[in-house]
Formats: sequence, C-alpha cells, structure tokens
Amino acid sequence: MRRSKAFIPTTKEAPSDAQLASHIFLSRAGFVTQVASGLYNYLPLAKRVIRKIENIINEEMAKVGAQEVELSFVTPADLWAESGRIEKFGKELLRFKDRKNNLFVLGPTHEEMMVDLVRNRVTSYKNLPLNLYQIKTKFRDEARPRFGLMRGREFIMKDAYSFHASNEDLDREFDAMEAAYKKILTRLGLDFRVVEADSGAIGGSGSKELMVIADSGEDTIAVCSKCEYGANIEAAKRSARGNIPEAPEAEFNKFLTPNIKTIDELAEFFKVDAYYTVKCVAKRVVYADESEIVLFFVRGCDNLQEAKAHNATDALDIVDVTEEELAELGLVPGFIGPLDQDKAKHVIDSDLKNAAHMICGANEVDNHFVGVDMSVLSETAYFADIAEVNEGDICPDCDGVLTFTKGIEVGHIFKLGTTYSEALNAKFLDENGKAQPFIMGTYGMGVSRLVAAVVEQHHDDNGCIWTKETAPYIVNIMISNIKDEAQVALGESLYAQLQDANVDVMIDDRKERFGFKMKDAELIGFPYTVIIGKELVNGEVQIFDRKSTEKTAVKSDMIFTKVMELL
RNA sequence: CGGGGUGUAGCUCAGUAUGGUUAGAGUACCUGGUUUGGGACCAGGGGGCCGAAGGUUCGAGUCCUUUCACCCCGACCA
Repeated sequence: MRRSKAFIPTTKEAPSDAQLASHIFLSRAGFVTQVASGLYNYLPLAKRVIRKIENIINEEMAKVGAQEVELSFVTPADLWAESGRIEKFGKELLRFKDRKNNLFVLGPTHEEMMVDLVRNRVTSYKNLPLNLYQIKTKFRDEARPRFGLMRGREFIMKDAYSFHASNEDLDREFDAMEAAYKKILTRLGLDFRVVEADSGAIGGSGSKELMVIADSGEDTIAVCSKCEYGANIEAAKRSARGNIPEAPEAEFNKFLTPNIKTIDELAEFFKVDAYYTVKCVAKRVVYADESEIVLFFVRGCDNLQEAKAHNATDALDIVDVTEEELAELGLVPGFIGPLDQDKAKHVIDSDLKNAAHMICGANEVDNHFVGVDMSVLSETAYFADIAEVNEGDICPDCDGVLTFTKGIEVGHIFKLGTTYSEALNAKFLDENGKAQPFIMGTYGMGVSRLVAAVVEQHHDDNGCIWTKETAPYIVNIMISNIKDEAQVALGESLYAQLQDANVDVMIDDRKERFGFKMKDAELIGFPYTVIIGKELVNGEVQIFDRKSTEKTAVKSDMIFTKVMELL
C-alpha cells in the first residue's frame, strides 16, 4: 500500500476521553474512530489486524476439528424466551421489532441459536462430537462501555459451541480447546495466564478464563508464586493459613465493648489479631420474586467476596443495606454476631467452621462475646466459601504464596453440561436408542478486545509495537526525501520485490520531512521500517526495528535479502 | 440505574462569572515559496446552526426551561 493513498488518519492528540494506551494509540494512529458510546469504526489498519487474528484463530480451530459457521446476528426473541435468558440478560439485550411486529434481539452470545441450529439436525450419537464456531459481531447494551475496544457494546467475538454424548468427551474437548486457545495467544505474542473462573450464573461444572497480563486489566487474578495455579479473585481458593497468630485464651463470656464497632477497633481493644475476630457483612439478597437480608460472616482479617456470596445464596443480585433496615430486624450494626440466628439468614465462611477462641458481636449494643467456639454452630449454620483470598495466602495446590496481578479477560471457556440442551429440548439418541440431552461446552474469545490487548502489552511512549503475527504491515519503506530520484528508485524497486514475495508492505511516499514520517511510523508501529535516506549516496540504507528502536545499516544492494531474513 | 462532569472548526481547547461589532488560538487541511535525518519556516486561503428545541431581551456562545449526547466514579458485565 502507498502511504500517500492510504486512509490512515493519524493525529497528534488523542481524544480527550482516552485513558488506556490501547485506546489512545489505536485512535491516534488511525486504526479506529468512535461513533457513539461503545461503538467504533474499524479503519483499514484495524481491519488488517483483525483479519490476521482471525486467520490464526481459524488455523488453530481447524487443527482441533472445529467447523466455522456464521449465524444470523438478528435473533428471534422467542428463542431467548425458550431458554429463559430474555429475563436474565435484562437490558443488555437490545430488543426491537420488525415491520410485522415480531420481537428480535441482537445476539450478545449464541448458545440458543447454536442449539437451535443443531437440534433435530444432529440426532444420533454417531454424529458426535460436534464443534461449531463463528467469528462475528456481538452486541451487548452495556450500562457503561469504556476503554475503547476493550469494553465496547458492539464487539467481535469468536464463539465456539461443542456437543457431546458424554461428560468424558466434553472434558477431552474442553482440554483441547484450552490448548488451542493457549496456542492462539502464544502466536499473538501475548503474556497470559489461564485461571480458574467463577462459573456463576451460567452453571456447569467448570470454567476457565484466559487472562492477558496487563496493569490496565479490569480483573484481579491470584496466581501462585510456585506452581501453575491461577484464579480470578472471584473464584480463588486457598489453603488454611499456616502461620496462625497466637490465640487469645479466654473463657466464653460477654464483654462490655463500649462503642467498639469496627474490626480494627475490636482487635485493638482486645489486643488480638483480627484473625480471631468475626466480621459481619450484611447484604440484601435479591431472588427472582423476593429479597431478604442475609448476614455473611468472615474472619476479621478477610473480606467478603461478592461473587462467592452470589453463588452461596443463588442470588440474582446482591445489594447494600442501610443501618435502618438492619435495625428493623432487631440487629445492632457494629455488634452483630453469628450466635443469634433467628433474625436473619446466616452464611458463615467455611474457614470459621471449627474456629475457636473467637471474638464476635453479641447482638446487643456495646457488647461482644469472647472465647467463642464456632464449632457449636456446625450443626445448625450454613457454611460456604465466601471469603476473598488475600495476597500472601497459601496456594490451594501447593505451599506457594498467592500474589495478585491484573488481567484482561480475552477468553472464557465453559463446561455447560445440559443447561441449554435441556431448556431448548435438544436431544440425540444414544447407543441404546434412548433420547439424551446434548452435553455442551462453550468457548468465547474476544477478537476486538485482543486487538486492544496486544497494544496494551506492546507499546511504548511513541505508539504501538505490533508483533510480526499481528502487524497490519510488517515492513514500512520510508523514502526520506521524495525529491531524490535515487531514493525513490530504490524504494520503489524494493516495494515491488517485497510485494512479489507476498510481504505485507507499506511505502511511505509522501512529501514530508524525515522526522514527520518517522514519528508516524512509530505511532502506527510497523515492526520494521526501511529508511532510504541520505546514506544512500554511500550505498547504505537502514533498517529501523520498532521494538528495540535501533537502526542497523545495510548495504543498499543487500536490503531485500536482509529484510527477508528478518521475517 | 445512582452520583458528578463536559458539549464551541477534523482534533485539542480558550471565550460563558458581568449578554453588545464580523466567534478565537494551536494543530490538521488547500495554494505558492524556502527547507529536507526526528512531528520545519514564511505568505496567503478554506473550514462553525457555539449539541438540539423553546423562552427572556433592542441584542444570546454567554441568562432561563426542556431535551439529547458523550465522559468519569459506583452498581452491572454468559
């Protein structure tokens, strides 16, 4: 492509609302423009990067036997009613009616559509397993889109759906897809981690997220310093604490604790480690048609993890409560303890199940219990893992220590089981001629988000640094002075040679000065720029390496060979 | 959906407290000239329904009302 004719509207200044490097540089370098909140135009450079990512995905999917399809973007609302998700998805589903007044939604994910496609077409175990995928625009009417391509309302997602006759076969496919996804991210040159994820509302027996490591990531992940264990903080587990602080020895007793309401105050008052205190977090748990106040108890040194609380209560939603609401139930904020269980539902963290020597609220003003042995509750109370792991906690798989890092979720793979096939009555006949619901897996990967993720990991102060696998153009030929006939002649012949060799090549043939064109090349981030300039009179040109920012002199008659060696 | 902020040239922003010629700057763009190794310089030029609608006024970018959009914090996010 000739730079002079290319539609690459670069700017010196970023849109004022851009905060992330990927948003700033993809905007400044002319890859994308914003249309409305969460909606972006992909310009030629972005389109080329997307196509490269898609090609890699297609290659890796072919290797594991997944077949590409493309389902319609506009999907009948009836299907969503059939699965029950038209309620669950809520306002994120963009709904509209056609001229005949039929209700449709723009597909935010395609489980229903894919099951509908397969049901009654695949009817025998002999035709399983089956893995179908597509790379397609999705639409989710997010309450708050942000960060450019990172969290748009309209975005490109690769979504695969597998159908199996047995759980063992689903397990095999799940592992194969995980391996394929790792391969894709590795080829894209990304530093990533596969982590345990919260399967949450979608259910099923397991899910993993593929996290690209980046400080700008929206997710917190806990990773082990020693082994491969990694988990989204929403799902992270831990081993029991090793270095347990010295226990405060005390007989069970009620103790006057005037105005001591917080864990910090309590620990200070009794001179004990917060480990031996019981923290109460009160929340209103919302179910399908009612709601109630639930008291969650964790150790004073821990915090409630809301995703876990969700799972422990089958909640649709969890919202904060006011002190007034608690008072109405006869609860005393600041002094709520787990020993009095008739005022509200309790969920107690499993780490407290047999905890002794504890200090907890006495459910009356200015009083706490000391010397509490939680095991007295083990018969009657509901225990669940609801505490958030802390940095420094012990890995659940080994004796390593958990550390936190930020990640961008670029992939999420689920073992769905029969949730959707049962809801949509999609069955096959097994060896015994018996109808069985398909056992399913689903595997998502955010393609447009990957574009942003690559830039998040590969940029410097001057712009993008594309890897060879992702670069819109790998080589940029920069003619320093367009009025110099020798420079133009060499540039043009190299351009022709590289094109013949099927190299993605750009030639900067604009009538601009050296510095201007260099800045532009750095902003866009071509891996290599061949500088044809003033050294040509001495028979030399240079290759500028975007990543190292080093320039290497090359004999002008060797330049084609040298470039080909680099690729 | 709660709380806050901003809408003026393609982009980044002044101007709005206190209404008053023809609405500005930088950048980008066009023409000519000089320049040509790190976002050049000089001269000339094009570009605006001041987010939209209504109102107050002799007069509104500026004041009032309504509304829309975008952004930020939070909630939300198979």
